[in-house]
Amino acid sequence: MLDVSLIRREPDLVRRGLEAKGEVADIDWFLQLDKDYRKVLTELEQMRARQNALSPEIGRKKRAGEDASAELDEVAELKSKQKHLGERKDTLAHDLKKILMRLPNLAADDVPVGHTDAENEIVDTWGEPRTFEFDAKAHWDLGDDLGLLDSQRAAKLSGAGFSLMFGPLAQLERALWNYMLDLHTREHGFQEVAAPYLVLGSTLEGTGQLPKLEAEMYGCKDDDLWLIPTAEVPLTNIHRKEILAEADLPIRYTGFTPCFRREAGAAGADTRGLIRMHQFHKVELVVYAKPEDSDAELLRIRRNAETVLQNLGLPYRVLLLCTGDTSFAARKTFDLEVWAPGCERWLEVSSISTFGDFQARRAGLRFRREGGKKPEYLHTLNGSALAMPRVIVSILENYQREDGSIEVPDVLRPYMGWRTEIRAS
RNA sequence: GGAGAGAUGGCUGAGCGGCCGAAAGCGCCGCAUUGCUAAUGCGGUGACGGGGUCACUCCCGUCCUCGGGUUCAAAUCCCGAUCUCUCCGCCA
Repeated sequence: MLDVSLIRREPDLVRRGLEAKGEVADIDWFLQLDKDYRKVLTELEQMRARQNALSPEIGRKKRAGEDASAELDEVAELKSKQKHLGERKDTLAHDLKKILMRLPNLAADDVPVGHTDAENEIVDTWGEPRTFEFDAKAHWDLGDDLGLLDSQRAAKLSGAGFSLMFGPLAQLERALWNYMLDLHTREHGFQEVAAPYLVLGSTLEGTGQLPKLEAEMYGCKDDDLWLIPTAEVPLTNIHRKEILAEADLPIRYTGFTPCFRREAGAAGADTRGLIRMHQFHKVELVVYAKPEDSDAELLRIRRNAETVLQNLGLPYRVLLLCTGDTSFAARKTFDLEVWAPGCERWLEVSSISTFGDFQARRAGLRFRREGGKKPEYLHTLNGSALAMPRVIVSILENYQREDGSIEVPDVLRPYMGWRTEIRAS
């Protein structure tokens, strides 16, 4: 949620920022509503004050056996006026909130202005794309030939967009997430969290998925429970409506969860293999930070996520997303894209974002500095580290051998009973 | 799923329809006292919104889980929801 006082003070700045984000918003209309709202509110409060002054007087007179009918009449009149004004105030407040909840975050100043992913900037690369002396296969063929990846039967169970993995391939995934969680908890200073996969609508409002991105989500609407699209949702909402102590920050959480996405806007895209799934597993990093620390934390998360790819020996590049490609709630985002030599594509395996105080305002995440001043909104950040399916894709394609077997990356071997390769049985 | 009990400030815990933003204690902050520490004394100590101000002080409103209702007046009475606890049943 944007700071209302910023919209009042710097409407042009906000207008330009929203435009860069690809958002059309009538800020003048918002400001007019806001002005009306405050006017009505002031009137209403003045009436309340008058009424509050009259009440004890009525009590006093009644107890003393005096006539209080003049005061009673005035109160009655005030109340009838308040009824109408109160309804107007509620309507205005509701309309303002509705607009505010649908306005995206503004991008940071150093984010390149652009409309599509073509305008994202490649800011770093790591590793050399592997060359093969044989025809490298795509993961769907590798998985199929191994008999360990079965899209047909997955579709039988759940329709398109789901995967079914067997034996060592399933084990590979389990090894991956265990490895990632161990790395982040032992070496990167994160606390592991096991969180719910179903959350209330209000929780999704806190992180910004609702109300605007409802079409992206699976929901059990009878219960107002929704399947999380990312662990960001439960982890960022853990401290909702809390005021933390300065000494508590930064808080670093990591969580492994399934993620559920309808991919409503991407129907028909990436239909082969494991690249775009309605359900996938992901290890997520979430940080609550003081505002002055959030830039450094963003780079820290990025480094933590890159470490996973480096340790797995997977070549990747780092993108700084342009304004138009930066998501609704984010202020600045880096994507990590890993190279998949079989399908010859860069695949996004991580998205690392800072949200500034945008989510904090929505979710009521605050902290108080030493010395007991006013509570301030803190900053939230998160990054995937990493999303499983595309990492599996990249491992299969990068570590494939001519005979169709797959070498197991060194760091995963302790997690797979020291297995060194995956081959058809 | 059935029966019952409860929800008050950072915490514990009082609270008669008006004198309650809320006693008391703890904690915390400041000051005093004291070789140091401890102890003691005095004072202070919530959030949100609006107005005002260069800024602080300040003024008004709202908030005793949440939402409705009764009343001139609600922490207090009524209704509903949520959550917590206890017992019974069922269950991975």
